[in-house]
Amino acid sequence: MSLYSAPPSTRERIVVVTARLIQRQGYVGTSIKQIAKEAQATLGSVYHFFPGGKETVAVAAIEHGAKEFGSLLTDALHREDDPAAAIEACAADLAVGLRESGWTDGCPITAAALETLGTDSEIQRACAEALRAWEDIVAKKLRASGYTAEDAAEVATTVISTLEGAEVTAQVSRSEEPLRAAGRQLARLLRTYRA
Amino acid sequence: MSLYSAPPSTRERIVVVTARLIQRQGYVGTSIKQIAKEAQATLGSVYHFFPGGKETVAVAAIEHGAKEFGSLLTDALHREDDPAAAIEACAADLAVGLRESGWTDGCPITAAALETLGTDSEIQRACAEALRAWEDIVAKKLRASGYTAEDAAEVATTVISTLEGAEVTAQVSRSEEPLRAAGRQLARLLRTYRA
DNA sequence: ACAGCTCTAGAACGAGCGCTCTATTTAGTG
DNA sequence: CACTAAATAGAGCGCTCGTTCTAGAGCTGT
Repeated sequence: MSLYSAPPSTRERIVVVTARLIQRQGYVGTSIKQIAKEAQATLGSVYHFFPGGKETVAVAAIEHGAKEFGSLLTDALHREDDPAAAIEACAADLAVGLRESGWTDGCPITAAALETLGTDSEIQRACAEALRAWEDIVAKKLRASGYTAEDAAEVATTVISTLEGAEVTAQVSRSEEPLRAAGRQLARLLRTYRA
Repeated sequence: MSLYSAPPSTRERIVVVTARLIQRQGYVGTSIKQIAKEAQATLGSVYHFFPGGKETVAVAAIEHGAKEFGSLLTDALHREDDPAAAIEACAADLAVGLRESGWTDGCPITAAALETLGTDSEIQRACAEALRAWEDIVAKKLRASGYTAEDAAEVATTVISTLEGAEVTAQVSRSEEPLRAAGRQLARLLRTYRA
């Protein structure tokens, strides 16, 4: 990776812009034309890189968003040794990011996941995989801190669910408090597992 | 309330059907024409009862869904004396309901809330109010069990957030486990508040 | 020079959107 | 019975949707 990274390619711009739009307005609420416009591309370019149409673009965008959030999670977890403190710090990070974005940039996949629930779309698959990957990141941290595999898995699922839900609550109530509270309570929960 | 309730009025049918459709496909993904069709009404009737158009129908539907879920919550909490057991039972109820609906009937407001985040729509207001009302129900139960007002408020927020998030996770992964795990962990958390 | 790619450009299509509008039927009141 | 208001009915408006299609621009290898 060079210090001065190359300007993003058209394809990259499309994926990044789509990820942001889906995060903010959902899958149904985001149109191909808006994607093209905001990515400074044309309809032709979008369909050139994604012959599968809107759904294909969305899948790529969700995978991008999943990876991005995974990095955020990994970083936050590695800044603290104690998993309880780490999770609480992670919730705080999310709270700050949320406020700074005007409460719009929440979880990059929830909206799309909910909108495509009935269908057997590839979007569903991508969202399920993202959640699983995030849980794995948390579970790994817990196991490294001495949790049994079973405890780690169950607690990790709950941590991701809680962060997910607290983020939505924070967005809707336009307040950091739900995320801060969730962070504190998760820390409290994690500390009950100390040997 | 009579044993044999009157057949639902056109207006009621519209609200109930809209609530279900928004729960399943979100606000943007639900069209007025589909609402009319499934409610066995016509476009004219919909606009007769809701001159404010789609947004007005949605607000009524969300308020309906909020009340319905509030009742479910209240009932589940009153079946058990111990709040920890009550919350765990509540999560189990949600898990069963979710599976029986084919994983489609989750939280009645999350999708609509996320889709309208940027806007200053009345839908936002209705969703925020719903979340607050649900938190109040849980907080009341906790206070009745001896929690201080501060503890009750913070824990109640977290309980709602966690149930919210676990429901989404359960829907996406098509499994009861995330909700079951969340229920167990919430019970564990609540028990740490025992004097 | 020129052929053969990839990529850009945007007009055009049918379908469906939210909503308005005019009729018509139904229900309630004197 | 007549009169009025409530409710039903759906055609049609302007618009945007996702997608397709043809045409041209930019680059590389020979």
